[in-house]
Amino acid sequence: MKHEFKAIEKKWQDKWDAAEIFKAADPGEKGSEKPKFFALVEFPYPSGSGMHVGHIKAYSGLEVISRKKRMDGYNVMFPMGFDAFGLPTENTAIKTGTHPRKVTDNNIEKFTGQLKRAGFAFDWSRVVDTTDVDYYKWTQWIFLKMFENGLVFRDTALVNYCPECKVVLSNEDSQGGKCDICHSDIVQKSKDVWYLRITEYADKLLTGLEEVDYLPNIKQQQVNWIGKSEGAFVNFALANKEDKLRIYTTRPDTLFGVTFMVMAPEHPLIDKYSANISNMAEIESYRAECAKKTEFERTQLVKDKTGVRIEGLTAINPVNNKEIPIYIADYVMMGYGTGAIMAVPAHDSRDYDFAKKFGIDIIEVIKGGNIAEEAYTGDGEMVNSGFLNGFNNKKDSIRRAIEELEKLGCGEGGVQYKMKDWAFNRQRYWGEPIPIVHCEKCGMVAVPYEELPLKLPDMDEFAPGQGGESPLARIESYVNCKCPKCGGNAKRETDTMPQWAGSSWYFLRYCDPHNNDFFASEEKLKYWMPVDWYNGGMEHVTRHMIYSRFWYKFLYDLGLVPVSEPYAKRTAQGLILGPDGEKMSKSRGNVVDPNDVIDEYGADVLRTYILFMGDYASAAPWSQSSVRGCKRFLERYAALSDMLGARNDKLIRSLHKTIKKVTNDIDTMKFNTAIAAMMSFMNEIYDVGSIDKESLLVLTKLLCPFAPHICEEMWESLGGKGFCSEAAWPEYDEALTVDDEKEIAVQVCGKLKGVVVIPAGAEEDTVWEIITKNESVMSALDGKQIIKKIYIKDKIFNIVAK
RNA sequence: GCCGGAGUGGCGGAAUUGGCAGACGCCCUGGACUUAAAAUCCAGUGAGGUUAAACCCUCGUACCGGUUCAAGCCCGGUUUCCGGCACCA
Repeated sequence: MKHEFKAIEKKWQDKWDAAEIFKAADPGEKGSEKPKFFALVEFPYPSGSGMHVGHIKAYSGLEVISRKKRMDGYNVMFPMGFDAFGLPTENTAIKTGTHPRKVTDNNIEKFTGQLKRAGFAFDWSRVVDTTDVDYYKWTQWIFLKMFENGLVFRDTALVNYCPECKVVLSNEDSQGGKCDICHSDIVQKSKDVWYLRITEYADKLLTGLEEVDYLPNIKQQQVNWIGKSEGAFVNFALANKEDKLRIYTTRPDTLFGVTFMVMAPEHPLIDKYSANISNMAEIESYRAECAKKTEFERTQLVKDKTGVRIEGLTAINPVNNKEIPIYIADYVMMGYGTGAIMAVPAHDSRDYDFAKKFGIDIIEVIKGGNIAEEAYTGDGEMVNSGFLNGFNNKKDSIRRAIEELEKLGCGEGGVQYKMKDWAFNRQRYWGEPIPIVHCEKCGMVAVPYEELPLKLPDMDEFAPGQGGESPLARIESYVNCKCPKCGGNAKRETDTMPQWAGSSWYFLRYCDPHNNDFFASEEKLKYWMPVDWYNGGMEHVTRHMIYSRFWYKFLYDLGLVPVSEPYAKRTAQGLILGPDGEKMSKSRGNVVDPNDVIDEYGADVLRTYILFMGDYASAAPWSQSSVRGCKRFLERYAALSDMLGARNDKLIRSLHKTIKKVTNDIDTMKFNTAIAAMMSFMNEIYDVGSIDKESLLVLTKLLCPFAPHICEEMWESLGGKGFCSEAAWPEYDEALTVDDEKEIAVQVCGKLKGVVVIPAGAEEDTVWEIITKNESVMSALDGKQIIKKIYIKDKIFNIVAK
């Protein structure tokens, strides 16, 4: 048999389609009595340039695992969909004058074609498209539920604004001071912003991680993102004023080392007491300077401390009643903690830099460092600290300090998170309309549930308005409406949701994609959830995964989903780099198009190579000549059909070892070594010169998840029953995977001196007897005195001699 | 700066978790087949040395040191690269 991929790949794809063998059985349907396995990959954004090989890698991992699970007897759901709202589509629409709906449909068609050509075993009856009204109706519905439950709020805030895209970006979308989409500089702008109160779920998102099986680095990133810190809130009285200055600190035990206070430039108490502040003009000019800086400049570039002393306001240290000066400085952020800090220069490097620059006292309260040189942030004995003196353990001294603060009534223990609330609106056309109306009398009013979906109105001109208005604001018939509460005149919200919205719950829709009455039925959710295995890119481990866990946990609290965490297990694939070892990008011109590879070598070769190129979780550069190595492998495999012969005991043993290796390796995503094991086995077949039909059928099943088309063809030509893709996964006989004879290394003083063949499991005496007959070992021992013999059963024999 | 991960031949990468370092593949070299080339098949392929040939010797898993009969793997330190977070109090 020859590997004529052009003829066979389409043929088998059509046969699979016609027989619907990858269609998952819903509860009650035939097949649902099997154990379920819900394999999820991150659905793509259907861009105009089509898929690249990275997409293929992202899906190939669970493709192989779910194909094997099917052969293991599971009812597998491996769905696919499209996360299709978003800026690039809208920009194409603006540039080409094509409606985003049309652009999206074209791109989805292109992606679907490519996915089918790769032979992926997706259940195509469950395709989800986030831009479909029947889908985004439920995105809006969940939003309204959040609104109803107080998780949606609106606030005027300084926002990250991209002047190029004319859109407000979340902190996450504007990392490094550059727009995530067009990479131009972000500026700060005051705007009305819709927020989702994700911080309300910070603790649940953190503790929920204990229940799930994510790769350790993935878990760690989420923990860092949530950024929980434990400490205390302390209220410092302002001298001769009623108000208290409230601060947050992780080291309340350093209270005796406080020599100044710092407020963020935007702190409201400054305005309140402006009349008492004698240098208000100086402060105002400093504030104006800070407002000009972007968040990027404030946090990245300006490591040099700046600030201004507030003349006329001082604070009183609650533990020793000392009067201490207050500064404003932009190294303190309004957005974290209380927007003010107590500064302990001896034990915080930022406070230390500031104190040095402004000539403020530095009081040591923890022994162990040299505070004349730098801040000491380590542990040590407490000194100069009144009731805390003598403590030499951070934990104890903090506990004692909080106790005292609570007794004095000027503070309490508390927790802070780095995670911020989620800015949830965009001034763009191609997104889910936010289903809220603004009524002159009633304020913000939810669109009634029965009026959903609130459809995106049709229009021709999608460019955002001047000043970053949503294009929807130009459609008067859309904007002007009646208040659902009072019936009076009202205006519709014209902002749309961010792209993260639709991807926050898509996996739920897969469970019941055609349901018109609910986002998914209780019965089906109960059957399918949680996702058993979710694989995707590292870049989505924080934003998308945290957002979607938040939505899911909210639905769980409403009793609408069955288990507390959506994803039981999460892994991530590594990037495919260009042949030059650099990240693939259009500008570098090093992008490999999967279509080209399929045209030349076929989908089986592409899939096999992508999984063979290296560790699945690591980045690896593309190598066209290595692709040819996989082509050779599959051609040699195809030729086995002309090498049928008698059963060979040695090959049978190797076969069972191979089954064991491939089975274990697939389950742990070590696809590269699984393929290597099959290559080795095939090399042995070529050494022997023939293979029995039964063994070849087994090898065909092992290879099927990787290269399904050629395996179906082989299966058919050997007279296998039904589809190879539905055949039972081979089992191995443990006894046959163990050799009766072992080759073990013999060392003298740790150096290899010979190799001997021993019966498996032999005792030391037996082995030693065999070794004494080995010339090279014995000559190495010649004239030496044996001090010690170390024998590790079936592995190694080391002789220590002098 | 902090938190993760990594550093192994000419290249991509293996190594049962402390037990023969370099599986498998690529590249390259030689041979067979061919008028020739491609393809295919067979053989060789970490470096250096002794040698007629080696199945002999030495070195070798980023660097320095340690533990051990035995270290790519464990411990202490250094360094480089990748990913994430970052004036987070």
